[in-house]
Amino acid sequence: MQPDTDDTDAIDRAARRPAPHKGQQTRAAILDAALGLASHVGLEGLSIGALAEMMQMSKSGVFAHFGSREELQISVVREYHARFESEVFFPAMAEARGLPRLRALFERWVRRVSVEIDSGCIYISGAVEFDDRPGPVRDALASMVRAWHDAMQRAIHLAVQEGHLAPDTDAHQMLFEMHGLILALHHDARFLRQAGSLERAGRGFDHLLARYMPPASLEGHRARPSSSALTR
Amino acid sequence: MQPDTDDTDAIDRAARRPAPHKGQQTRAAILDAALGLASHVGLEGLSIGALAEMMQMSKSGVFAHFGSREELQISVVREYHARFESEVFFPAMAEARGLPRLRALFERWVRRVSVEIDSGCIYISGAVEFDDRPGPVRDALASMVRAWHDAMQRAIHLAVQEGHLAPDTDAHQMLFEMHGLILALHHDARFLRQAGSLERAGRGFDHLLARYMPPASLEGHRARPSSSALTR
DNA sequence: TGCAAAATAGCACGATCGTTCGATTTAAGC
DNA sequence: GCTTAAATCGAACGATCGTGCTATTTTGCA
Repeated sequence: MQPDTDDTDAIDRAARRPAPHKGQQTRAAILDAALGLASHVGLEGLSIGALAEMMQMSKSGVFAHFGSREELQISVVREYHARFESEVFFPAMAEARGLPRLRALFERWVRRVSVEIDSGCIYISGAVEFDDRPGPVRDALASMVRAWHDAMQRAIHLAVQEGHLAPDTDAHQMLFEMHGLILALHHDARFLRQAGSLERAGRGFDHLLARYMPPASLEGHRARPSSSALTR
Repeated sequence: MQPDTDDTDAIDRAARRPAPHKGQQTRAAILDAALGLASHVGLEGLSIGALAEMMQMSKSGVFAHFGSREELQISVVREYHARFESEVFFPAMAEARGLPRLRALFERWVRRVSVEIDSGCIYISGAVEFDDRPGPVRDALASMVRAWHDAMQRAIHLAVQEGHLAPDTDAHQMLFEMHGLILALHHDARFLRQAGSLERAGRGFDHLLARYMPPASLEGHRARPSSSALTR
C-alpha cells in the first residue's frame, strides 16, 4: 500500500495557496454521501442527481466539485481505499509480524466485509462492475486491490520467515484461498442472506492455517490452530 | 435443481394450440443475444435498445416478446440456469456418486467460469448487482443459486456416505470453501487478469480434498488427493 | 389463395442521465 | 467593509432509457 502518490490535486487545493476551504468541506461531505450511496447501488449506479438530492444541493453544484462523473467515481474509490487502509491495514500493522499480524489482517478484513453486509464492499462490487469496462475507474480500482493483495502477501512471507508458516508456503496460493473465503462470505451473507457465514469464514481461515503450518514441533503454540477470534 | 415448474407461459405458447411458432424462434434468438450481452454488461446494463440493434430489429419488436424489461431479465436468468444445468450439472451426474462426481462437478464448474473469463458469469455478477435490490429478478437469481448450492451439498453428502470423505465432514462448510475458490478464480482471472488463477483454483480444491479425506486407510485410492484434472 | 392472428415496425411520451453555461450568491483576504 | 474569487444555482441541451399505442407486415391454417 504505497502512500497515494501523484495526488497533485490535493496539494493544489490544500497547501499551495493560503486557500479558501469551504469548497473542500462540502467536497468531503459529498464524497462521504457518495461512498454510502455507491455502497448500495454500486459505482455504476452512482448518479449525480441522486447525490444532489441527498445533499440538498443542485446537480451542477455537486458536479462542479468533480468535473465529471468519472472523476467522482475515482474519488469515491480513493476515499474507500483510504478508509480501508485506516480500518484494516494500519491497525493490523501494529501487531507483531508473523502469525499475529496475519491473523489481525484477516480478522479486520472479515469484520470490514461483515459490517458491509448492509452496505456492500466497493472493492468487490467494483471488481464485478468494471471487469469488462476498461478506463481510468477500472485502473484505479485494480491498482488499489493489487496494492492490498501485495500487502497481504508480504504479511504471509513474513509469517514464513518467522517460522509461523511452513517454509514451502506458496504465499500467492494462500492469499488466493483467503480471498476466496472473503468473497464467499460477502456472497452468502449479503446476497443469500445466509446465517452463519461469518463463522464459516473464520473456520475456513483456521483450516488454512492448519494446512500451512510448519511441518512439526519447533514452535510451542500449536496443537491446533487455536480458533481465531472470529469463531468465538 | 428442480425441473422448472410453473412455466405456464411455455405450455401456453408451445402446446395448447396448434400454434404459430415463428415467435418462439426469434424469442430464443433474442434470448441468446441477451445472454451474451448481459454477460458483458450485467443484467442491469442490459438495455432493450442495444438488444434491438444487435438483433437488427425495432425496440418495440424486441419488447413485445417479454412485456417488460424485468421479464426479460428473468428470462435471461432462467436461460442461463438451463445452460448451466446442461453444461455442468447433468454431465457430472453421469459420474459415479461420491468423489468422482464431486470432482466432476467442481471441474465443470471451474471450466464454465474460466470459459466465462471473457464473458462473465451471470450468477456471480447478478449476485453483486442484486444483493441490495429486492424484487422478482433477485428472487429468481437467488432461488437458482440456492438450487445449485443444494445440489453441490447433496453431492458432498453422497461422498461422505460412500466413505470418500470423512464422516464428520461439514458439507455446508466445504461447499463454502469450494465456492470461495470459484469466486476467487473469477475475480483474479477476470478482473485482475492474473495468469495462473486456474491452477490455483485446482490446487485449492486439492487442499480441500486432503483436508476432508477420511481419517486414514480404509480406502485404497489415497496417498495424496491425486491432483485434479484441472492442474494437469 | 384468402383470412385471421401473430409478429414486427414506427412513433411518441415522460423520465432521467451527464454536462454546459451564464447568473447569482457566498466566502475570504485586504 | 469592500472587493475579488470561489461556490452554488437554475435552466437548458441532447442522449438514452422503458413503455404504450397504432399501423403494417408476415405467418400459419382453412
